[in-house]
Amino acid sequence: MSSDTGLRETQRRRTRRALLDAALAELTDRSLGSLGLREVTRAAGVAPTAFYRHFRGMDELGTALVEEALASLHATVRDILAATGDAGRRGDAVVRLVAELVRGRPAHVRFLVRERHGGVPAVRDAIAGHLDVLADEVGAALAADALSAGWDADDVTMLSRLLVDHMFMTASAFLAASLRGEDWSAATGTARAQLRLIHLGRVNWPG
Amino acid sequence: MSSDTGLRETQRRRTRRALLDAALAELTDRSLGSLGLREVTRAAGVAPTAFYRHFRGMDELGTALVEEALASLHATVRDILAATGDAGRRGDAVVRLVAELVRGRPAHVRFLVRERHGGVPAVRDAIAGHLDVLADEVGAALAADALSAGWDADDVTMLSRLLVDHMFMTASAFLAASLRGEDWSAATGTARAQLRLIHLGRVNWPG
DNA sequence: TGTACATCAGTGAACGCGCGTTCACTGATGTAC
DNA sequence: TGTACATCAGTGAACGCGCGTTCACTGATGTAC
Repeated sequence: MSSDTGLRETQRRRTRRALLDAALAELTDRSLGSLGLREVTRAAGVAPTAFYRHFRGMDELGTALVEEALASLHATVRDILAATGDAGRRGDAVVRLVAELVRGRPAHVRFLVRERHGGVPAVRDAIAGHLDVLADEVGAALAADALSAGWDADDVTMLSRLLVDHMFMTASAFLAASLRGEDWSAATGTARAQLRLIHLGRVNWPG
Repeated sequence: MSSDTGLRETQRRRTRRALLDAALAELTDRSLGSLGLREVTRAAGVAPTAFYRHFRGMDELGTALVEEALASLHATVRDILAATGDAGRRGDAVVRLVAELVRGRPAHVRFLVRERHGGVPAVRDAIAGHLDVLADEVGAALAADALSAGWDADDVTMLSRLLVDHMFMTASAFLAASLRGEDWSAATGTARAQLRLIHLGRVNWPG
Protein backbone atom coordinates (compact mmCIF):
# COMPACT_ATOMS: atom_id res chain seq x y z
CA MET A 1 0.00 0.00 0.00
CA SER A 2 1.11 3.61 -0.50
CA SER A 3 2.55 4.94 2.72
CA ASP A 4 2.23 8.60 3.70
CA THR A 5 5.87 8.61 4.64
CA GLY A 6 7.29 6.84 1.62
CA LEU A 7 10.29 8.38 -0.08
CA ARG A 8 8.27 9.20 -3.16
CA GLU A 9 5.52 10.96 -1.20
CA THR A 10 8.10 12.86 0.84
CA GLN A 11 9.81 14.16 -2.28
CA ARG A 12 6.45 15.03 -3.82
CA ARG A 13 5.52 17.08 -0.78
CA ARG A 14 8.90 18.80 -0.84
CA THR A 15 8.44 19.92 -4.45
CA ARG A 16 4.91 21.12 -3.80
CA ARG A 17 6.15 23.15 -0.85
CA ALA A 18 8.97 24.59 -2.97
CA LEU A 19 6.41 25.73 -5.54
CA LEU A 20 4.17 27.36 -2.93
CA ASP A 21 7.12 29.04 -1.19
CA ALA A 22 8.59 30.25 -4.47
CA ALA A 23 5.22 31.76 -5.39
CA LEU A 24 4.89 33.50 -2.00
CA ALA A 25 8.39 34.93 -2.37
CA GLU A 26 7.65 36.26 -5.85
CA LEU A 27 4.40 37.80 -4.59
CA THR A 28 6.12 40.21 -2.19
CA ASP A 29 5.56 43.13 -4.49
CA ARG A 30 3.41 41.78 -7.31
CA SER A 31 -0.01 40.25 -7.66
CA LEU A 32 -0.96 36.68 -8.41
CA GLY A 33 -2.52 37.61 -11.74
CA SER A 34 0.82 38.78 -13.09
CA LEU A 35 2.79 35.76 -11.87
CA GLY A 36 3.73 33.16 -14.46
CA LEU A 37 3.98 29.41 -14.09
CA ARG A 38 7.52 29.42 -15.46
CA GLU A 39 8.61 32.09 -12.98
CA VAL A 40 7.39 29.91 -10.14
CA THR A 41 9.07 26.72 -11.35
CA ARG A 42 12.30 28.61 -12.10
CA ALA A 43 12.36 30.02 -8.55
CA ALA A 44 11.49 26.60 -7.13
CA GLY A 45 14.29 24.92 -9.09
CA VAL A 46 12.17 22.46 -11.08
CA ALA A 47 11.24 22.09 -14.73
CA PRO A 48 8.12 23.98 -15.89
CA THR A 49 6.35 20.70 -16.59
CA ALA A 50 6.73 19.55 -12.99
CA PHE A 51 4.19 22.21 -12.05
CA TYR A 52 1.37 20.14 -13.57
CA ARG A 53 2.09 17.22 -11.24
CA HIS A 54 0.79 19.47 -8.42
CA PHE A 55 -1.58 22.09 -9.79
CA ARG A 56 -3.90 22.38 -12.75
CA GLY A 57 -2.74 25.97 -13.23
CA MET A 58 -1.93 29.17 -11.36
CA ASP A 59 -5.52 29.56 -10.15
CA GLU A 60 -5.25 26.27 -8.29
CA LEU A 61 -1.91 27.24 -6.74
CA GLY A 62 -3.60 30.49 -5.70
CA THR A 63 -6.48 28.76 -3.96
CA ALA A 64 -4.01 26.43 -2.25
CA LEU A 65 -2.28 29.51 -0.84
CA VAL A 66 -5.66 30.84 0.29
CA GLU A 67 -6.28 27.64 2.25
CA GLU A 68 -2.88 27.85 3.92
CA ALA A 69 -3.22 31.53 4.75
CA LEU A 70 -6.72 31.15 6.09
CA ALA A 71 -5.78 28.17 8.23
CA SER A 72 -3.45 30.57 10.05
CA LEU A 73 -6.08 33.28 10.15
CA HIS A 74 -8.74 30.89 11.38
CA ALA A 75 -6.45 29.76 14.20
CA THR A 76 -5.87 33.38 15.15
CA VAL A 77 -9.58 34.15 15.20
CA ARG A 78 -10.24 31.08 17.36
CA ASP A 79 -7.60 32.29 19.80
CA ILE A 80 -9.24 35.70 19.83
CA LEU A 81 -12.67 34.27 20.55
CA ALA A 82 -11.22 32.15 23.34
CA ALA A 83 -9.41 35.13 24.87
CA THR A 84 -10.54 35.86 28.37
CA GLY A 85 -10.50 39.11 30.30
CA ASP A 86 -13.08 41.87 30.30
CA ALA A 87 -14.41 42.82 26.89
CA GLY A 88 -12.81 46.25 27.08
CA ARG A 89 -9.30 44.84 27.27
CA ARG A 90 -9.89 42.05 24.79
CA GLY A 91 -9.09 44.48 22.00
CA ASP A 92 -5.48 44.61 23.10
CA ALA A 93 -5.32 40.82 22.87
CA VAL A 94 -6.78 40.93 19.36
CA VAL A 95 -4.11 43.40 18.24
CA ARG A 96 -1.38 41.29 19.83
CA LEU A 97 -2.59 38.14 18.07
CA VAL A 98 -2.82 39.88 14.71
CA ALA A 99 0.72 41.17 15.22
CA GLU A 100 1.89 37.62 15.94
CA LEU A 101 0.16 36.37 12.82
CA VAL A 102 1.78 39.02 10.63
CA ARG A 103 5.18 38.44 12.22
CA GLY A 104 4.92 34.68 11.87
CA ARG A 105 3.57 34.50 8.32
CA PRO A 106 4.09 37.88 6.66
CA ALA A 107 3.99 36.50 3.12
CA HIS A 108 0.69 34.69 3.69
CA VAL A 109 -0.88 37.75 5.28
CA ARG A 110 0.32 40.04 2.49
CA PHE A 111 -1.10 37.56 0.00
CA LEU A 112 -4.51 37.68 1.72
CA VAL A 113 -4.59 41.46 1.95
CA ARG A 114 -3.55 41.88 -1.69
CA GLU A 115 -5.70 39.19 -3.28
CA ARG A 116 -8.81 39.87 -1.20
CA HIS A 117 -9.72 42.55 -3.72
CA GLY A 118 -7.29 41.32 -6.35
CA GLY A 119 -7.54 40.36 -9.97
CA VAL A 120 -8.04 36.59 -9.82
CA PRO A 121 -11.75 35.84 -9.36
CA ALA A 122 -11.27 32.27 -8.13
CA VAL A 123 -8.93 33.45 -5.38
CA ARG A 124 -11.04 36.50 -4.52
CA ASP A 125 -14.12 34.32 -4.15
CA ALA A 126 -12.29 31.74 -2.04
CA ILE A 127 -11.15 34.46 0.36
CA ALA A 128 -14.60 36.07 0.49
CA GLY A 129 -16.22 32.73 1.30
CA HIS A 130 -13.85 32.06 4.17
CA LEU A 131 -14.28 35.59 5.55
CA ASP A 132 -18.05 35.10 5.58
CA VAL A 133 -17.56 32.02 7.73
CA LEU A 134 -15.14 33.86 10.03
CA ALA A 135 -17.54 36.77 10.41
CA ASP A 136 -20.33 34.35 11.31
CA GLU A 137 -18.17 32.76 13.99
CA VAL A 138 -17.30 36.15 15.40
CA GLY A 139 -20.98 37.03 15.28
CA ALA A 140 -21.94 33.88 17.19
CA ALA A 141 -19.38 34.71 19.87
CA LEU A 142 -20.63 38.28 20.11
CA ALA A 143 -24.25 37.15 20.34
CA ALA A 144 -23.35 34.88 23.26
CA ASP A 145 -21.95 37.86 25.15
CA ALA A 146 -24.00 39.67 27.78
CA LEU A 147 -23.20 42.99 26.10
CA SER A 148 -25.30 41.91 23.14
CA ALA A 149 -28.53 41.53 25.10
CA GLY A 150 -31.29 43.10 23.05
CA TRP A 151 -29.24 43.31 19.82
CA ASP A 152 -30.97 42.08 16.71
CA ALA A 153 -29.19 39.78 14.27
CA ASP A 154 -28.45 42.50 11.70
CA ASP A 155 -26.68 44.61 14.26
CA VAL A 156 -24.55 41.68 15.42
CA THR A 157 -23.64 41.03 11.78
CA MET A 158 -22.68 44.64 11.12
CA LEU A 159 -20.41 44.63 14.18
CA SER A 160 -18.70 41.33 13.36
CA ARG A 161 -18.12 42.53 9.76
CA LEU A 162 -16.59 45.71 11.13
CA LEU A 163 -14.31 43.71 13.44
CA VAL A 164 -13.15 41.32 10.71
CA ASP A 165 -12.47 44.24 8.38
CA HIS A 166 -10.60 45.94 11.19
CA MET A 167 -8.35 42.86 11.51
CA PHE A 168 -7.40 43.36 7.87
CA MET A 169 -6.82 47.09 8.40
CA THR A 170 -4.54 46.28 11.31
CA ALA A 171 -2.62 43.57 9.45
CA SER A 172 -2.15 45.93 6.50
CA ALA A 173 -0.91 48.68 8.83
CA PHE A 174 1.72 46.32 10.30
CA LEU A 175 2.91 45.31 6.83
CA ALA A 176 3.11 48.97 5.78
CA ALA A 177 5.09 49.84 8.92
CA SER A 178 7.57 47.03 8.19
CA LEU A 179 7.99 48.26 4.64
CA ARG A 180 8.86 51.73 5.94
CA GLY A 181 11.31 50.27 8.44
CA GLU A 182 9.27 51.52 11.39
CA ASP A 183 8.65 49.49 14.51
CA TRP A 184 5.04 48.57 15.17
CA SER A 185 4.31 50.67 18.24
CA ALA A 186 2.43 53.41 16.40
CA ALA A 187 0.34 50.93 14.39
CA THR A 188 -0.35 48.96 17.57
CA GLY A 189 -1.47 52.09 19.40
CA THR A 190 -3.77 53.14 16.56
CA ALA A 191 -5.36 49.71 16.24
CA ARG A 192 -5.92 49.43 19.98
CA ALA A 193 -7.50 52.87 20.20
CA GLN A 194 -9.78 52.09 17.26
CA LEU A 195 -10.95 48.87 18.91
CA ARG A 196 -11.49 50.70 22.19
CA LEU A 197 -13.61 53.27 20.37
CA ILE A 198 -15.62 50.55 18.66
CA HIS A 199 -16.06 48.84 22.02
CA LEU A 200 -17.36 52.10 23.49
CA GLY A 201 -19.84 52.34 20.65
CA ARG A 202 -20.94 48.79 21.38
CA VAL A 203 -21.42 49.41 25.09
CA ASN A 204 -23.59 52.42 24.37
CA TRP A 205 -25.52 50.89 21.49
CA PRO A 206 -28.03 51.81 20.23
CA GLY A 207 -27.43 55.18 21.82
CA MET B 1 0.55 79.39 -30.90
CA SER B 2 -0.83 76.00 -30.05
CA SER B 3 -4.45 76.35 -29.05
CA ASP B 4 -6.04 74.09 -26.44
CA THR B 5 -8.95 73.57 -28.74
CA GLY B 6 -7.08 72.92 -31.96
CA LEU B 7 -8.14 69.90 -33.98
CA ARG B 8 -4.87 68.12 -33.25
CA GLU B 9 -5.14 68.63 -29.51
CA THR B 10 -8.78 67.54 -29.54
CA GLN B 11 -7.93 64.32 -31.34
CA ARG B 12 -4.98 63.74 -29.01
CA ARG B 13 -7.23 64.06 -25.99
CA ARG B 14 -9.77 61.72 -27.54
CA THR B 15 -7.16 58.99 -28.03
CA ARG B 16 -5.82 59.41 -24.51
CA ARG B 17 -9.35 59.09 -23.14
CA ALA B 18 -9.92 55.99 -25.26
CA LEU B 19 -6.79 54.41 -23.77
CA LEU B 20 -7.81 55.21 -20.18
CA ASP B 21 -11.38 54.01 -20.73
CA ALA B 22 -10.22 50.84 -22.45
CA ALA B 23 -7.91 50.10 -19.51
CA LEU B 24 -10.70 50.71 -16.98
CA ALA B 25 -12.99 48.38 -18.91
CA GLU B 26 -10.37 45.64 -19.02
CA LEU B 27 -9.74 46.05 -15.28
CA THR B 28 -13.26 45.01 -14.28
CA ASP B 29 -12.07 41.61 -13.16
CA ARG B 30 -8.27 41.75 -13.44
CA SER B 31 -5.50 43.75 -11.91
CA LEU B 32 -3.31 46.41 -13.48
CA GLY B 33 -0.18 44.28 -13.15
CA SER B 34 -1.58 41.66 -15.49
CA LEU B 35 -2.82 44.13 -18.10
CA GLY B 36 -0.75 44.46 -21.26
CA LEU B 37 -0.08 47.53 -23.36
CA ARG B 38 -1.27 45.74 -26.49
CA GLU B 39 -4.52 44.70 -24.83
CA VAL B 40 -5.23 48.33 -24.02
CA THR B 41 -4.46 49.65 -27.50
CA ARG B 42 -6.44 46.84 -29.11
CA ALA B 43 -9.48 47.68 -26.96
CA ALA B 44 -9.00 51.39 -27.65
CA GLY B 45 -8.81 50.82 -31.39
CA VAL B 46 -5.35 52.27 -32.01
CA ALA B 47 -1.98 50.82 -32.98
CA PRO B 48 0.24 49.59 -30.13
CA THR B 49 2.80 52.27 -30.89
CA ALA B 50 0.26 55.06 -30.39
CA PHE B 51 0.36 54.22 -26.67
CA TYR B 52 3.81 55.80 -26.36
CA ARG B 53 2.50 59.18 -27.57
CA HIS B 54 0.60 59.36 -24.27
CA PHE B 55 2.30 57.23 -21.61
CA ARG B 56 5.82 56.04 -20.94
CA GLY B 57 4.41 52.63 -19.99
CA MET B 58 1.61 50.92 -18.08
CA ASP B 59 2.81 52.34 -14.75
CA GLU B 60 2.24 55.85 -16.02
CA LEU B 61 -1.22 54.99 -17.31
CA GLY B 62 -1.90 53.50 -13.87
CA THR B 63 -0.92 56.64 -12.01
CA ALA B 64 -3.01 58.72 -14.44
CA LEU B 65 -6.00 56.56 -13.45
CA VAL B 66 -5.14 57.13 -9.79
CA GLU B 67 -5.28 60.89 -10.31
CA GLU B 68 -8.66 60.64 -12.03
CA ALA B 69 -10.12 58.31 -9.44
CA LEU B 70 -8.86 60.35 -6.54
CA ALA B 71 -10.15 63.59 -8.03
CA SER B 72 -13.61 62.02 -7.70
CA LEU B 73 -12.85 60.73 -4.24
CA HIS B 74 -11.46 64.04 -3.11
CA ALA B 75 -14.59 65.81 -4.31
CA THR B 76 -16.70 63.32 -2.36
CA VAL B 77 -14.71 63.82 0.81
CA ARG B 78 -15.02 67.60 0.48
CA ASP B 79 -18.76 67.22 0.15
CA ILE B 80 -18.78 65.04 3.23
CA LEU B 81 -16.80 67.53 5.27
CA ALA B 82 -19.12 70.32 4.15
CA ALA B 83 -22.21 68.30 5.03
CA THR B 84 -24.31 69.97 7.66
CA GLY B 85 -26.67 68.43 10.16
CA ASP B 86 -25.90 67.05 13.59
CA ALA B 87 -22.85 64.81 13.76
CA GLY B 88 -24.98 61.76 14.53
CA ARG B 89 -26.85 61.96 11.25
CA ARG B 90 -23.85 62.96 9.19
CA GLY B 91 -22.99 59.29 8.81
CA ASP B 92 -26.06 58.76 6.67
CA ALA B 93 -24.88 61.57 4.39
CA VAL B 94 -21.45 59.96 4.12
CA VAL B 95 -22.96 56.65 3.05
CA ARG B 96 -25.18 58.39 0.52
CA LEU B 97 -22.24 60.25 -1.00
CA VAL B 98 -20.13 57.09 -1.21
CA ALA B 99 -23.05 55.34 -2.90
CA GLU B 100 -23.27 58.19 -5.42
CA LEU B 101 -19.54 57.95 -6.07
CA VAL B 102 -19.69 54.20 -6.68
CA ARG B 103 -22.77 54.54 -8.88
CA GLY B 104 -21.25 57.39 -10.85
CA ARG B 105 -17.76 55.96 -11.38
CA PRO B 106 -17.84 52.26 -10.57
CA ALA B 107 -14.77 51.43 -12.65
CA HIS B 108 -12.65 54.11 -10.99
CA VAL B 109 -13.75 53.05 -7.51
CA ARG B 110 -13.09 49.38 -8.24
CA PHE B 111 -9.66 50.36 -9.56
CA LEU B 112 -8.88 52.21 -6.30
CA VAL B 113 -10.09 49.39 -4.08
CA ARG B 114 -8.18 46.78 -6.05
CA GLU B 115 -4.91 48.63 -6.59
CA ARG B 116 -4.75 50.13 -3.11
CA HIS B 117 -3.10 46.91 -1.96
CA GLY B 118 -2.29 45.74 -5.46
CA GLY B 119 0.80 44.55 -7.23
CA VAL B 120 2.08 47.74 -8.86
CA PRO B 121 4.22 49.66 -6.37
CA ALA B 122 4.07 53.00 -8.21
CA VAL B 123 0.28 52.91 -8.18
CA ARG B 124 0.05 51.61 -4.62
CA ASP B 125 2.28 54.41 -3.40
CA ALA B 126 0.37 57.07 -5.34
CA ILE B 127 -2.88 55.92 -3.72
CA ALA B 128 -1.35 55.73 -0.24
CA GLY B 129 0.01 59.26 -0.56
CA HIS B 130 -3.36 60.67 -1.54
CA LEU B 131 -5.13 58.80 1.26
CA ASP B 132 -2.71 60.28 3.78
CA VAL B 133 -3.72 63.74 2.58
CA LEU B 134 -7.41 62.84 2.72
CA ALA B 135 -7.08 61.46 6.23
CA ASP B 136 -5.34 64.67 7.31
CA GLU B 137 -8.18 66.76 5.92
CA VAL B 138 -10.73 64.62 7.68
CA GLY B 139 -8.64 64.92 10.85
CA ALA B 140 -8.56 68.72 10.58
CA ALA B 141 -12.33 68.80 10.21
CA LEU B 142 -12.78 66.47 13.17
CA ALA B 143 -10.43 68.53 15.31
CA ALA B 144 -12.46 71.67 14.58
CA ASP B 145 -15.58 69.95 15.90
CA ALA B 146 -16.79 70.57 19.45
CA LEU B 147 -17.01 66.80 20.00
CA SER B 148 -13.21 66.64 19.81
CA ALA B 149 -12.60 68.96 22.77
CA GLY B 150 -9.86 67.38 24.86
CA TRP B 151 -8.80 64.88 22.17
CA ASP B 152 -5.08 64.64 21.52
CA ALA B 153 -3.69 64.58 18.00
CA ASP B 154 -3.05 60.82 17.91
CA ASP B 155 -6.64 60.06 18.78
CA VAL B 156 -7.92 62.38 16.07
CA THR B 157 -5.61 60.64 13.61
CA MET B 158 -6.75 57.16 14.61
CA LEU B 159 -10.38 58.19 14.13
CA SER B 160 -9.86 59.85 10.76
CA ARG B 161 -7.93 56.75 9.56
CA LEU B 162 -10.80 54.57 10.71
CA LEU B 163 -13.29 56.74 8.86
CA VAL B 164 -11.30 56.78 5.62
CA ASP B 165 -10.85 53.02 5.79
CA HIS B 166 -14.55 52.68 6.45
CA MET B 167 -15.25 54.62 3.25
CA PHE B 168 -13.30 51.95 1.38
CA MET B 169 -15.11 49.15 3.19
CA THR B 170 -18.43 50.72 2.22
CA ALA B 171 -17.45 51.28 -1.40
CA SER B 172 -16.24 47.69 -1.62
CA ALA B 173 -19.51 46.44 -0.12
CA PHE B 174 -21.51 48.33 -2.75
CA LEU B 175 -19.40 46.88 -5.56
CA ALA B 176 -19.79 43.37 -4.13
CA ALA B 177 -23.57 43.83 -3.87
CA SER B 178 -23.74 44.90 -7.52
CA LEU B 179 -21.73 41.87 -8.54
CA ARG B 180 -24.22 39.61 -6.77
CA GLY B 181 -27.12 41.41 -8.41
CA GLU B 182 -28.42 42.65 -5.04
CA ASP B 183 -29.75 46.11 -4.45
CA TRP B 184 -27.78 48.26 -2.05
CA SER B 185 -30.20 48.51 0.84
CA ALA B 186 -28.48 45.89 3.01
CA ALA B 187 -25.01 47.35 2.39
CA THR B 188 -26.36 50.84 3.08
CA GLY B 189 -27.95 49.72 6.35
CA THR B 190 -24.76 47.99 7.50
CA ALA B 191 -22.55 50.97 6.65
CA ARG B 192 -24.90 53.41 8.38
CA ALA B 193 -25.09 51.28 11.52
CA GLN B 194 -21.30 50.95 11.62
CA LEU B 195 -20.87 54.71 11.36
CA ARG B 196 -23.50 55.24 14.06
CA LEU B 197 -21.61 52.82 16.32
CA ILE B 198 -18.31 54.60 15.62
CA HIS B 199 -20.04 57.91 16.34
CA LEU B 200 -21.28 56.54 19.67
CA GLY B 201 -17.74 55.53 20.51
CA ARG B 202 -16.57 59.01 19.68
CA VAL B 203 -19.20 60.71 21.82
CA ASN B 204 -18.22 58.58 24.80
CA TRP B 205 -14.46 58.78 24.21
CA PRO B 206 -12.26 58.09 26.10
CA GLY B 207 -14.75 56.12 28.19
C1' DT C 1 -6.10 84.49 -48.83
C1' DG C 2 -2.36 81.42 -50.53
C1' DT C 3 1.95 79.09 -50.23
C1' DA C 4 5.87 76.71 -48.24
C1' DC C 5 7.51 74.54 -44.40
C1' DA C 6 7.36 72.42 -39.58
C1' DT C 7 5.14 69.66 -36.30
C1' DC C 8 3.64 65.49 -34.46
C1' DA C 9 -0.29 61.84 -33.48
C1' DG C 10 -0.88 57.66 -35.26
C1' DT C 11 0.91 53.65 -38.45
C1' DG C 12 2.73 49.06 -39.78
C1' DA C 13 6.52 46.01 -40.18
C1' DA C 14 9.94 43.84 -37.70
C1' DC C 15 12.71 42.07 -33.73
C1' DG C 16 13.86 38.95 -30.09
C1' DC C 17 11.84 36.89 -25.97
C1' DG C 18 9.35 34.40 -22.48
C1' DC C 19 5.09 32.39 -22.09
C1' DG C 20 1.71 27.99 -21.27
C1' DT C 21 1.08 23.55 -22.77
C1' DT C 22 2.00 18.91 -25.25
C1' DC C 23 4.57 14.87 -25.48
C1' DA C 24 7.36 10.87 -25.10
C1' DC C 25 10.97 9.90 -21.88
C1' DT C 26 13.76 8.35 -17.61
C1' DG C 27 14.80 6.36 -13.58
C1' DA C 28 13.97 6.04 -8.71
C1' DT C 29 10.42 4.18 -5.70
C1' DG C 30 6.82 0.92 -4.62
C1' DT C 31 4.43 -3.68 -4.98
C1' DA C 32 3.60 -8.70 -5.71
C1' DC C 33 5.14 -13.01 -5.06
C1' DT D 1 15.67 -11.96 0.65
C1' DG D 2 15.53 -11.49 -4.45
C1' DT D 3 13.37 -10.72 -8.80
C1' DA D 4 10.16 -8.93 -12.21
C1' DC D 5 6.98 -5.55 -13.09
C1' DA D 6 4.11 -1.19 -12.23
C1' DT D 7 3.86 3.45 -10.85
C1' DC D 8 4.64 8.14 -11.31
C1' DA D 9 7.40 12.70 -10.06
C1' DG D 10 10.25 15.13 -12.64
C1' DT D 11 12.64 15.99 -17.43
C1' DG D 12 13.80 18.32 -21.84
C1' DA D 13 12.62 19.39 -26.46
C1' DA D 14 9.34 21.45 -29.18
C1' DC D 15 5.23 24.23 -30.61
C1' DG D 16 2.75 28.39 -31.68
C1' DC D 17 1.58 32.85 -29.70
C1' DG D 18 1.31 37.46 -27.88
C1' DC D 19 4.24 40.48 -25.72
C1' DG D 20 7.00 45.30 -25.37
C1' DT D 21 9.75 48.11 -27.95
C1' DT D 22 12.35 50.12 -32.18
C1' DC D 23 12.12 52.40 -36.40
C1' DA D 24 11.28 54.92 -40.48
C1' DC D 25 6.96 56.43 -42.39
C1' DT D 26 2.56 59.22 -43.55
C1' DG D 27 -0.45 62.72 -43.80
C1' DA D 28 -3.40 65.91 -41.44
C1' DT D 29 -2.87 70.04 -38.64
C1' DG D 30 -0.47 74.19 -37.36
C1' DT D 31 2.58 78.29 -38.30
C1' DA D 32 5.06 82.06 -40.74
C1' DC D 33 4.91 85.34 -44.00
